[in-house]
Amino acid sequence: MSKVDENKRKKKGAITDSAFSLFIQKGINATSIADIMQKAQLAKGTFYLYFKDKYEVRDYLVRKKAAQVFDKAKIALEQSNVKEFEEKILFLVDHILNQLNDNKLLLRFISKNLSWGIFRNAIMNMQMDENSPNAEEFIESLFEESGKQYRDSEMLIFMIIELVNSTAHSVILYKQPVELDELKESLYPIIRQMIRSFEIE
Amino acid sequence: MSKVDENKRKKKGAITDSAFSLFIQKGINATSIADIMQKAQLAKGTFYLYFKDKYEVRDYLVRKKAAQVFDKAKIALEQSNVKEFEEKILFLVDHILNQLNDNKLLLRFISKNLSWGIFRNAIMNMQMDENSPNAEEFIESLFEESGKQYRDSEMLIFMIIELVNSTAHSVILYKQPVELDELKESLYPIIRQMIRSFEIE
Amino acid sequence: MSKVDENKRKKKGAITDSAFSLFIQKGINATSIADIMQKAQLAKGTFYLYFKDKYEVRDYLVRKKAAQVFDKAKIALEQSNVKEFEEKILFLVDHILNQLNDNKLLLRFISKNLSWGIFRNAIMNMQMDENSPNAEEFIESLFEESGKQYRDSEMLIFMIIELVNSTAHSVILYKQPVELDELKESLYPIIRQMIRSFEIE
Amino acid sequence: MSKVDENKRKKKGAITDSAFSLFIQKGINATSIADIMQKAQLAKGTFYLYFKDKYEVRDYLVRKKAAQVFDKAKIALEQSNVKEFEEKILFLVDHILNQLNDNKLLLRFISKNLSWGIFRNAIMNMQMDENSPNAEEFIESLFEESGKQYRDSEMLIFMIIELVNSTAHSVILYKQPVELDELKESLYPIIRQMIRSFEIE
DNA sequence: TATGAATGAGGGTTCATTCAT
DNA sequence: CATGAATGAACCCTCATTCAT
Repeated sequence: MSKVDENKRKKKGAITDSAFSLFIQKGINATSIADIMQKAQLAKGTFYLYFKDKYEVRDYLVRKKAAQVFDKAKIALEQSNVKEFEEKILFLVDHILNQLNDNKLLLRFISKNLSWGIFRNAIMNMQMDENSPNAEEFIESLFEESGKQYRDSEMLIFMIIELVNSTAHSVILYKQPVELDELKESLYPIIRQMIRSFEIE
Repeated sequence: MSKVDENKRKKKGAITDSAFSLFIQKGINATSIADIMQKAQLAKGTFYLYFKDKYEVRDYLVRKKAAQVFDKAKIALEQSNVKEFEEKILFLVDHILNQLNDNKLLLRFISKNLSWGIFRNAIMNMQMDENSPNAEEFIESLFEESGKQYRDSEMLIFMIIELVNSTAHSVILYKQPVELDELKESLYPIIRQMIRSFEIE
Repeated sequence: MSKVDENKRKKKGAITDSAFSLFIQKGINATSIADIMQKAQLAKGTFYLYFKDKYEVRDYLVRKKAAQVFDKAKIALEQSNVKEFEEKILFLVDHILNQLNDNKLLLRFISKNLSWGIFRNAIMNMQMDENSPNAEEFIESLFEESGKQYRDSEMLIFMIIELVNSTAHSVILYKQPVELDELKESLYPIIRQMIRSFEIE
Repeated sequence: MSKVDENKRKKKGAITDSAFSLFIQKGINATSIADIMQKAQLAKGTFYLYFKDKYEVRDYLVRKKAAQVFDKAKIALEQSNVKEFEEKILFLVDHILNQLNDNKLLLRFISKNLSWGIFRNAIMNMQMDENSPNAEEFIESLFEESGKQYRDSEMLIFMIIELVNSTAHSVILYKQPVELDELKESLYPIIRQMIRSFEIE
């Protein structure tokens, strides 16, 4: 990578880092481009050389941050010796819930701005590491290694993600209607049921 | 009601009607108070006699509109002759999904702004009609009439609502990952399972 | 006084009391008519039945409050047994300075808004008590009882008042350039000199 | 100075000139930032690149204008051949009174907004000219060259300034209680007395 | 490329004043 | 007389965006 390109990458990183920090702190509406660039220690006009507006930055960040969360869970799973398909899925869910519980501002940011469309198109195909499969391939391989047949695996994943995401939002941010531990007690059996009901016998 | 009070009620109605129409058309961010009051044919300053800011209007509207949707489903259920508890819940879900499918802008508005906290505290206790039980009492009576015992009925309702709401949002607005009919085919069996798994034998 | 008139007097009193309290607390600019009437527990529209605008209230209050300060000093002098003209003037000055030092907000209010014109035309002629001479007559009588002749007594009073008022403002409110006690040490000899230099031998 | 900096200096000048003209014409309360910028032929938003609010402009202008008045008197004194200390002080007072009499709007502006604190901290230390002493050094040198000892020279200056400023305000603006010439006849002897009474024999 | 001064439209909000009740 | 809801002009201030340097 040329020196010029390297410099540009650094600048872009400075802008997104600054933006992320402000977005989760004050919210997107209350964050101005001037704010972002001041924190990034760059001139206001420079913003427009990299992004069209702050919503482009937001979308970029939602994708990146959500993918990072998933990737961490994936790596943890790979380093564990969980063998069963059902256990693997629950391992991933649990790891993600714990991550979000440890970083509530990140949860708010992702949860408010993440749709299945973004998840499906951006995150599942994001290449985090050259030598590693992307999320889609990874999940596909989970299904394959399960030794079982599942009808409509995408729908299964979709439902699990939506249920986890929406209940987590309420429970972690507002502790409503219960605390996280209590949610898990009800949630995990249901996820197991969901998986089994998608199994083809 | 005095003439003055009647007039105030009318004005408040004009403001919220105008605001709702603009919120679902252009979104809340893009709607200014000037916009709202112009459409309502009232002076800008009048807004502040009724609301603190547009977010107070939004919250008011989310509560009201969501309660209306639920109330319609409730009335339809009462007029039907569905007898089984499980069928009743699915009747309600189905009715609500159909309503939202018929009014996608309303779905976007409610879905984006509705939290369990609001639902729990505002909608469940909203009195829609003098002679009719509110949502909370209504749901309670459903459980009672079921002839069965359920552990943690609130958690059950919470999970159903979150799952329905979040999957509906994606499916109805973006047809992702599937169309509504297909979602129902997967969703309803899962809801049945959820209900049964909360049943105390 | 009729019941109606009595009622009107009460309302006017409530308005001016409320206004005074707000003027010295937040300043005149930051005080709105709505503020005044809210604190007075009267309707906004009622204000205009009594005053044209808040500046009319201010002028009314400056006159009244300044006259009260002077009157207190005058009464104290009458109850003392100071005999010498020069001593009497210094007694008045000292009493007034002490009053203002004890009520700095009052000082700020009076000092900022009092001009010689107002003092001359309003305060000197204000009748505080039916059986008592007004300020002008009182001062005149001081000159007469002095046993001495003074050229241009008005100019003498004018200069003393302006010097006292302007130095007091800086010293009492900002302690600049010195504290009040130190000011008095320099000020009183100068006032004595001023009086003597207006004496006709 | 760079072209950009030169331009900024010009803009700031245009803003303060415009503001001064409006402040003395209509008063500060009645002058809006929109007014100032329209007269300055600049965009409204530009104001905030230079000042926080109009009160910051006012303070800036009070200092600058008062310093200019004093500086003019100082230069005139230096060009005269007045030798005596007492005469020098009176020369300065007289020169300043004449300047203010010639520009009544300026007098109103300065007199209403000038406090001893501002005078002491801002004006006395303002550098009007590279090769010339500031006001403080200048007055100090007057005391030193006088050949006499004065106790508390600051207090002496403070009292003279307050007396001159407050009487001038009333006399020049409202001709009350007398005209300027008449005031001078009473004022100057008193100032002479004040100076002598601060002299250490 | 990068800068940051300048723009001016447009936002929220306040408030003196009116007037039907 | 007294009320207070309604008005809408006018205010301050922010901010995305441009563009000369």
